[in-house]
Amino acid sequence: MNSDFTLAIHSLTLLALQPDRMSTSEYIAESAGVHPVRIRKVLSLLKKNGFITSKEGTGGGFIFALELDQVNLWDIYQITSEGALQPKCTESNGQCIVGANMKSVLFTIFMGAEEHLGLYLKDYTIKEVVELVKQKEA
Amino acid sequence: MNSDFTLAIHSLTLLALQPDRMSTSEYIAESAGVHPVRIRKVLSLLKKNGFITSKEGTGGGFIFALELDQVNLWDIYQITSEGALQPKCTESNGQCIVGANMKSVLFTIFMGAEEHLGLYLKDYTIKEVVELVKQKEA
DNA sequence: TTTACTGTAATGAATATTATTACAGTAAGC
DNA sequence: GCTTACTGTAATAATATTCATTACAGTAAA
Repeated sequence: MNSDFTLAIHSLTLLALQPDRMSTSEYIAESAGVHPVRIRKVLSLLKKNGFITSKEGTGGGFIFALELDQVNLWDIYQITSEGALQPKCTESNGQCIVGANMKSVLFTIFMGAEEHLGLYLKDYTIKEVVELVKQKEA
Repeated sequence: MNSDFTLAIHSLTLLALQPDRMSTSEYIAESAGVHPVRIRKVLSLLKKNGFITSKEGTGGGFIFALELDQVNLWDIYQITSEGALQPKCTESNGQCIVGANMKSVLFTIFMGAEEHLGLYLKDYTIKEVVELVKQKEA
C-alpha cells in the first residue's frame, strides 16, 4: 500500500481544524512532510468524491465540504486504496492444481478480508480522528 | 506488503496435497512461478515456527508437520507479514498539532485494524484453502 | 497585469521487492 | 570415500513501485 490513505486522513484532519479558511497544498504538505504536488494529487481524489472543495487562484486552497462525522476511514480507504490488500500473485503454473487455482482462491479470500476491514474502518470518522489527535496533544 | 504471505499459503497448500513425500523448493517454485531461493526463504520462516519440517540432501525437501486444520491464515500472516498494514508515515512537522500526533493516532488505529483482520483470517485454515482449490478445479 | 494558487503530466530519484549467483552444509546411494 | 541432490543463507543484480521534482497551463484576486 502506498501512503495515499494516510495522507488523505492527515489532510482531512488538518482541514477539519481549519473550518473557516482555505488551506493551501503547501501548508498541508509542510504538516505532513511531503511534496505539495503529492498532496494535490491525493486531494483531487477527495474532491472528486465530494469530501472537500477547492479554489484556484490567490487566496485559494482546500476546505472541508461535509460535516466531520460524515466522512469515515472506510470511505477514504475505498477512494485511495481499494484493492490494496489484494495480493500480487505472479502468473503461476497452470499445469498444477494449486498453481492453476490459488490465484482465484486468494482473490476471494482477500476480497472478504477487505470487506471485513471495512466494518472496522467505518467506525472511525474524521470527527473521531480529530478527537484522538487532540487527546494525544493534551 | 510483499508476497511472502501468499507464497507461504501457496507452499503449504501444495505440501498439504503431498502428505506422504517431501517436496523440493524447485517443485514448489515451479508451481508458484517464482525462484526456488525465494521459496526456501519463506519456508524457513514456516519451519522456524513448526508448521513444516525439512530435510537436506538427496531425497530431501519440505513436508507438512501438523494437521491441515491446525494452521490458519492468521498464523501465517503473523509469521510472514505482521505490521504490513501499518502505514509508513514520513516524519512530519512536530510544530503542527496534526503533524505531531497523527503518526501515533494512525498507529493505534492500524493496530486495531490488524487485530480485526486477524479475526477474519483465523477462520481460514489450510484445510479450507485446500477445499477451495479443489472446488475451483472441479 | 501581476501574484498566488490549483491541476496534471512527465521525468528522475529513492526505495522496496524479487531474481540470481555463489557456496557451505547435509544426507543418500553407489 | 565420492558423487549427486538437496537445504540454508549471504551477497549482489535486476526490476517494480513509490515519491519528489520540474514544468507549465488554467484560474481568480488585488
